[in-house]
Amino acid sequence: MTQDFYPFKEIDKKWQDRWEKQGLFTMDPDSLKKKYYCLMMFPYPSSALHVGHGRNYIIGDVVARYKIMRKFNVLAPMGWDAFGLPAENAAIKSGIHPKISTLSNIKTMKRQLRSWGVGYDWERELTSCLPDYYKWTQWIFLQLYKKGLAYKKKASVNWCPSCQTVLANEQVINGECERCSAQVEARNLEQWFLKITDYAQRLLDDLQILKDWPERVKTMQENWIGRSEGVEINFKVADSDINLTCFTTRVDTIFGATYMVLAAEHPLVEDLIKGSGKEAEIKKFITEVKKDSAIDRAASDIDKKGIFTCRFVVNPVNNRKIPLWIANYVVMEYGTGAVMAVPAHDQRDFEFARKYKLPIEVVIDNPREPLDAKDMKEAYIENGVMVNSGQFNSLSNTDAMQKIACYMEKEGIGKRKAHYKLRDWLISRQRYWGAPIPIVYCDRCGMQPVDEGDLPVLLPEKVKFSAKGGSSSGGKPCTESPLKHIKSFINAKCPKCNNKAKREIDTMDTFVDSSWYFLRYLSPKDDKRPFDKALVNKWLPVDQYIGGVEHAILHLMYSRFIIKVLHDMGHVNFNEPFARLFTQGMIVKDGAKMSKSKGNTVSPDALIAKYGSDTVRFYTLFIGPPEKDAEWNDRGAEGAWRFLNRVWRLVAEGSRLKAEGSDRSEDATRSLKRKTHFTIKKVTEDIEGEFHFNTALSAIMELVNEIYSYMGLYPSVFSLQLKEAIETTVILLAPFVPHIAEEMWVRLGNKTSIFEIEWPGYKEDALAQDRVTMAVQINGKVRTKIEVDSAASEDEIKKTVFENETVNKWTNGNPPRKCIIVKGRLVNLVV
RNA sequence: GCCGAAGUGGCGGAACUGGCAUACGCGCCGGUCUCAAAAACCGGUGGUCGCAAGGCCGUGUGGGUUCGACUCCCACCUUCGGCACCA
Repeated sequence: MTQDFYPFKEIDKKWQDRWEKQGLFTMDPDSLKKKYYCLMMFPYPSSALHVGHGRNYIIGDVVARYKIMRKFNVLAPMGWDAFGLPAENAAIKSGIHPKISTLSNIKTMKRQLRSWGVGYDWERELTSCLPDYYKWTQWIFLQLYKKGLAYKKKASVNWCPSCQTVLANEQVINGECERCSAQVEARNLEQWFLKITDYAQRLLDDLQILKDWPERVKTMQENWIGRSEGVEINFKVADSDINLTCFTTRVDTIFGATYMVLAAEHPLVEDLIKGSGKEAEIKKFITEVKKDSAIDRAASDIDKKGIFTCRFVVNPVNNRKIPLWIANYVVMEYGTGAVMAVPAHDQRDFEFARKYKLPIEVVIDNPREPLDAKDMKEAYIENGVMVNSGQFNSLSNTDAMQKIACYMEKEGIGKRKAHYKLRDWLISRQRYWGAPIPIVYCDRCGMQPVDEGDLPVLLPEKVKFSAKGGSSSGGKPCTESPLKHIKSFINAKCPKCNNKAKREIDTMDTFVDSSWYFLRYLSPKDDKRPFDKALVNKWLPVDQYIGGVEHAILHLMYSRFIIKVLHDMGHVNFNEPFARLFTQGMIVKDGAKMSKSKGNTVSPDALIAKYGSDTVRFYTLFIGPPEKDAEWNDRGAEGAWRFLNRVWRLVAEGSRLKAEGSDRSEDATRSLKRKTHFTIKKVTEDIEGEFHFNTALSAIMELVNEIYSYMGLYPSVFSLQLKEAIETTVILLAPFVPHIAEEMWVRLGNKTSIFEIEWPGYKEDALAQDRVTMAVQINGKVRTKIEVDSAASEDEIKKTVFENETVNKWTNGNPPRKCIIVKGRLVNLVV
């Protein structure tokens, strides 16, 4: 006989076709069932998927299928985050138009998703680079513009010389472009921003609502928003009308401020140094700092340097005149760009003061060991007792912090304020493959938004991608948007006066596209509105969002922001887009993230051809807890293959025995029933809980092992309990390995799809045991085991223990000093 | 420096609320079947001492709490992720 492997080739295809035909994943808008919106982050259409990508979709598919079996009305849509640089860069190299390569990639990925057996409601597919979608991305922009939340300003921005575009702060990692790792430069450019900073506090506060988000993601957003509380203090510049405002979180140290520092970029610097006599020297210094800062501020430990402005400011609490400096360690982007320096209690100020021989004055003393400014090796930043601080002396500094703030507010010297690290979101890109920003510039009326009725502003298709030669030659990206040279695009009419005007040539960051796509899935073909308000209010927030942790800050915060804006404008009635978030870990190979450039990707295609879709799914889910990174090992996939065949043979055997079903009651049968119900409980809890599919699958494997032992004990007996065990195995496997489960279900004599039946519940009384094994410890070490009635009283247990030979050997028959009994688990004797 | 996660066999990993450490799988070893191999099935598999019964050690390190600690507390080491002259 030839070895019977299960015929995955036919089975996979058969059921994939069937699900599509039956519309298993088609959401029914009229259903009365409870809704469940299960969303996976839509992918960027790169050339092909590897098994690491698969993890995301397979996890989502398990959840969707489980919820279908739980009789929810499930919405599981899919789309394509299809604008972006890689396609354009490919076009520069190969000459293939981004639209063509993107749409062709989408085709490949769709085939791959299907081959994993991952199901979606494809009727709702959306593609962000097509006009029927980006029309509404432009609409979103116009809403923000209307509210004053989209604005253009000249600012020092991050410029990637290799990608030839500006980047958002969130896209700069250690001073490098997150995409190409080129060193980012600072450039002063006029750019479009979205005013996410207006929402900083709400984005921070509402993290608390997000109970079902991973703590680490919330922490990352918290850090990124970077709120700190302090006081803004006004310092008057001596012999001048100029006031300088500085921000401090340590107002308790104000009496120890011995100088003040401005950032080189501070707008008042020029006025202040006028007539100082050292103007040229100071200007030279400023130019130097600005040049350095672009490159080195990302690298942490650059030398502190500064220059005296020849000016003094007055400390408002004691009217003392202190020198005003400019230094490279103060940045304009945070706070007010002006800092009161307290060298005794701030390490940076301390280093600077030592270098430039500026005075150091202790105002918070160490209660254990009094400080002496002359001997200090570093700043004292701990808590302590106020000294040299006028009426606040001898208070604890934490008390003083409150009292000084109150005093300042009363006297009008300062004001309590919170500052944030979060910067506005820079959304313009000087590249072609993105949604055009719907703005025109009219000589007469100035900057004007395009009328909503005139959307979309179409992205022209015929363009030159590279700087030299025609569209097909390889080369470097143009130094300006390719759109600049397309007359038919550039020339527009002013929406206000109908005269000639020029279009904005920047396109939008792709993160704008992805910040609202989950709304569009509810009415993807609607050409009248971006989304259907009623439907969206019914279906959102998303019940379960699944994606990579790399989006913890970017995409997830931008989406939260956009939803809050839409909420405030009355377009939606919910405040947060994603109720529950799951971030899966990466799959690594040879210790490194899978990537084409490292050549360590594993393609699912070959594996699926060899073992079928379910084997790849099983191994991907079994590899480890899905929120953690995991190492891929082809051998492990073989184990999954072996197991599925093992179940396949079990079902074949089961259906052969079927006719003789009888109710039996010997120990092994009762134990099988217990195991069956225990497994239902375990698998259900693992799915409902933290998605620990690895342990759910181990539990099913244990059940299968027990079924095999049982069949070894009673060959050719088909008890009702065995029938139940086999059927349960198949049902529990269905969300994980749907093709083989469907097929086995049919072969067990069932007529309907396994996804039409209801997920089983377990019977509490089936879990009960008559006899239990208890470990017996002597002084905390397990020495033997006893078996007792599960209802046995403590006295009965003790009796059994003291009759035990091994116990007597260890106790020499002496009574124990103490005897701890944990029912059903163990006995510990202390002797 | 700050914030967060983690450290368990040869490997991926499991362990409820403080209660039998290493479930499940991979690998390896032995056996059954076979002319043989593959597949499958059965059994073994933390280290160490011992012929054996059995003993001792063992969840990053060092302490502590407890009848009992992978789990709780204190101090530290290492790895990974995020933030960072942020005032």
